Amino acid sequence: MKLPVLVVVGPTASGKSGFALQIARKYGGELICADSRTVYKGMNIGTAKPSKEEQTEVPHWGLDLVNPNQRYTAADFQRYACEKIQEIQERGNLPIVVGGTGLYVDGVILGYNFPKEPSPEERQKLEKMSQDSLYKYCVKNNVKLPINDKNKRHLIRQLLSRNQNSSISWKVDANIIVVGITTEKEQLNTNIATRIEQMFENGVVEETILLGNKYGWNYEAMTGNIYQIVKMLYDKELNEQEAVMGANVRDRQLAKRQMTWFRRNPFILWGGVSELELYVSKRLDQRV
RNA sequence: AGGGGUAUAGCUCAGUUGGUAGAGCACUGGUCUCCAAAACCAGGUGUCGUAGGUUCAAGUCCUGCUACCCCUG
Repeated sequence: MKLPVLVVVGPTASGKSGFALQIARKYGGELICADSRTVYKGMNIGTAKPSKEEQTEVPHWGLDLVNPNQRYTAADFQRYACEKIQEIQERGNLPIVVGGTGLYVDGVILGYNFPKEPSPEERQKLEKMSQDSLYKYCVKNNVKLPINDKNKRHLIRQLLSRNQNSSISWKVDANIIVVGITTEKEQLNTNIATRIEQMFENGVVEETILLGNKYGWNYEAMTGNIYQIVKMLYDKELNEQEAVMGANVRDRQLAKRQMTWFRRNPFILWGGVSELELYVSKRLDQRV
């Protein structure tokens, strides 16, 4: 019988990390952060990365894997996370995947089969093309257009995966417990606002400028919500008040998109922190 | 107090010679198997400040009132 894996999802600022830590303390867990921004070194304050104390108390994985100017993909994460899950289980601990990046989470729990790509060069070539030319390229080569044909990435995927029809299997192994943290919208907005205030107090502006100067501003890593806003503040396109408001808006929009992603997954058991704790305890105690 | 201006979506504002209203942002829903905190798609959510008048018809013209802004005292 396979050992259990706990997966905790939810929108930004819903309290995923706190919940995961609690479970980890109780059951000897190790956290794997499924977050496309905390993988970057130096992006600490603006990503609300777990503190050093938390990391010392409970082992955390998936943090600080690459520099902000490096590419890190969902496929990279899938490989990394699956490896870590196994290692943690071998140690006799409980792997807890905590994530707000739906694609990363699904890559692991649904076992996405990322189509083998002919060559990295081809992807690079396609990525340099505009949406318009990608569209035309698809039509010209008889490649079926994706539903969202205005999105470059969707066009590229279609071109690269050609005949490998990889649809979602929507199957989760029985040993994987997936829970989602629900929050009232107003509560979530308050959490977001509070956290952004703290980020500014803790020096996101300085952190952002440091990263921008060190690695440049044009990497994907820097397109993250607050980093983009702080850059605008730095460029004097916004004043401080507008920056705070803008950061709130971006985070709320992110939370909304995250929920749109998670809602379509039928395997997530949604609930408040206390109900979920009961549920998770019950499931885990059954096995011991 | 007198003179002038403004009042339309959550916000900033468009709205022609009168034909019951539309942009951006916000917001809501959705797409998404390789940079996803990304990139996209769809949707107007309205007592046009208020009370009257003119007119077949008023956001638009006329009058009163209210609120805010500017100028003069």
